[in-house]
Amino acid sequence: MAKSPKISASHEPGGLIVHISGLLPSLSPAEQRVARLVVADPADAARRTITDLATAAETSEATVIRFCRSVGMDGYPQLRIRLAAEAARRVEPPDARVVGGDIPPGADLAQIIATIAFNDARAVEETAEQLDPAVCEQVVEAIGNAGRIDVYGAGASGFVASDFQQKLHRIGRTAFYFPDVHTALTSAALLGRGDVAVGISHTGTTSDVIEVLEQARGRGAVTVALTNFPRSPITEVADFVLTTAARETTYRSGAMASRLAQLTVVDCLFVGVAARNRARTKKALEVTAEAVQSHRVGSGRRRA
Amino acid sequence: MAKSPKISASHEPGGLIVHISGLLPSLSPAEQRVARLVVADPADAARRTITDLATAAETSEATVIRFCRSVGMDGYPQLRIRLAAEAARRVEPPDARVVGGDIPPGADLAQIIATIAFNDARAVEETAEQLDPAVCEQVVEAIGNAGRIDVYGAGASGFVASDFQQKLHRIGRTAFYFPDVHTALTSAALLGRGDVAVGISHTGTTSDVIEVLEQARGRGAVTVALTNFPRSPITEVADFVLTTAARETTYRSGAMASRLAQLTVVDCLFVGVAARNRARTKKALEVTAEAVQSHRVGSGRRRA
DNA sequence: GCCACGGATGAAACTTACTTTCATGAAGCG
DNA sequence: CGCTTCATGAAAGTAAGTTTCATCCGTGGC
Repeated sequence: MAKSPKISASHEPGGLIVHISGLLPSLSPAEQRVARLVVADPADAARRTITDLATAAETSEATVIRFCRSVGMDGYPQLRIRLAAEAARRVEPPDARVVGGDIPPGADLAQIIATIAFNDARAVEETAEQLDPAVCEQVVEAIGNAGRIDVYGAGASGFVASDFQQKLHRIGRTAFYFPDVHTALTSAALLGRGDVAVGISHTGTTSDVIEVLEQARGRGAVTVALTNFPRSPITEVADFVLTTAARETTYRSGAMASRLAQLTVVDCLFVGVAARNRARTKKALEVTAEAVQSHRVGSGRRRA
Repeated sequence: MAKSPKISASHEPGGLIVHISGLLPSLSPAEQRVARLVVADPADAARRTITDLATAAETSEATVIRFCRSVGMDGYPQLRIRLAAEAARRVEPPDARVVGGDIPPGADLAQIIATIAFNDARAVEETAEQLDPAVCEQVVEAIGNAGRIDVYGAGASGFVASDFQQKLHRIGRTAFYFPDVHTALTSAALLGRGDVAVGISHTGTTSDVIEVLEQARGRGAVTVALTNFPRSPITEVADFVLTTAARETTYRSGAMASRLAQLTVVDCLFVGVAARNRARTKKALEVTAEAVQSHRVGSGRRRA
């Protein structure tokens, strides 16, 4: 007699659990006991050893193996792994309260973390989605060919501006950032055709930044605005407008998510510029990394 | 001060993969080979037997076991199951090319944007997942009660440090940031019991930051480290260790994703501290917002 | 330059887990 | 009542995982 394959479960696409409970009636009593344990708590079953599970089902290891074969698995380890995977896939969506955006008054730290991370991640993703590659391309082009790049920003956006400046500088582009309006104005006045001025302002209403950008534009420089609000005043003095998509909530007045979104945009521009001349950029990055090497300890691997 | 038992992320609730890549530098060469295989394709690793995996990593079973222990598992079966679970949870990213992290040479801007945004968002989410609320709580507590807070950071992490300083300052906490090591050292020397020093370093090997943190600790201040690598040198001089979970790729040497992850952590701490006294904080934020009002044009609020 | 030391490593011994085989006994059926 | 079939677990057998230990290699002291 040929080894009669009972149920040929070549594939059980949906869920293994569903599959098992489906053929539960067709199993022998002892196997059913095993099956019930597995279905009841897959994750727990995955944790058990075959002997353990057999004992729990009041049967022998042999029966557990038979059960594995019955549901189409090669052996117990396979079943275990599949169960672990199944159990993990059943992810319960993050706490509903988290989605809203603002942090509830009585929130504990775990909630705060979840909320912030959720909003931050969303801001980054949504910003990327709505970024216009064509506009970015032109900005990258302009920056790549610029004689000089000025980056303006105040407050929280100032950090982003400063970061951008440092990045550009690191790949050999001549870039400046000014924490002070007067200096910035002076610099803007010295810009000319072929130069680029980037103004960063979340609200798009920071008069200092707008003013400086306006000055730069008047001198013939290409002006770029990075803001969250596509119709804000800063866009009126910009040749190119890049927008972030952060839904800043009232409480989080530190402009938290917007900052991350801005940084993402900055990174995109940076990599775009860097990619224009991969070889030279790579060299520059290596050289600069080397420069700070002596300020690092334990160059190799770290403490065991 | 005696080497106090440092509290670090003894749990790795979020991503095991993330956890492993964080520990990667602290592993021995042979273990690193194993780790790389595991991180590269968790699902595949889960399918393999220990002998198989050992062979693939060109090492012995013993080393694989050592690796399991190094990352906090009891043994190989446990690792297998966890890996299977992890792999299952993973959402397939939109574009296969995006996954690796590095940007392909011929990439156009749209691809670059997608890649960066994906990695950035990922870093933020994974960081939040593995952050230990208990440790955060203690750090928040310390900062909330601190007489004074010093924040240290160099290079890219310097921006984050500076951002944190500004945030704390804004809600009325006395906080400092020093772009210069000498000044920072001077400041650290003046710290005492009840003060807090926060050191930020992606690699955890920046000697300047470590040195300053050590100084601060010697003076009795509570020291906090924010790094991507839970076993890096900086953690040895920290009472509390907070880790980010950025998988920085070679090309993106500007430490891009890590910066966002750091900012997320900073935001969490900030909100945590702010939440300790909602009323006072709110007032402070309102007042400071008002202060810059005259530097904004177009009075009305903008909404996205 | 030599030696002691400590960590990294794999071979082999060992243990545990998994799988197969086989004897038993219960139920179905002539 | 005896034969067959099948479920079942005990036990043997095999494979997987774990521990032990000797060796090797790099490091730092003398």
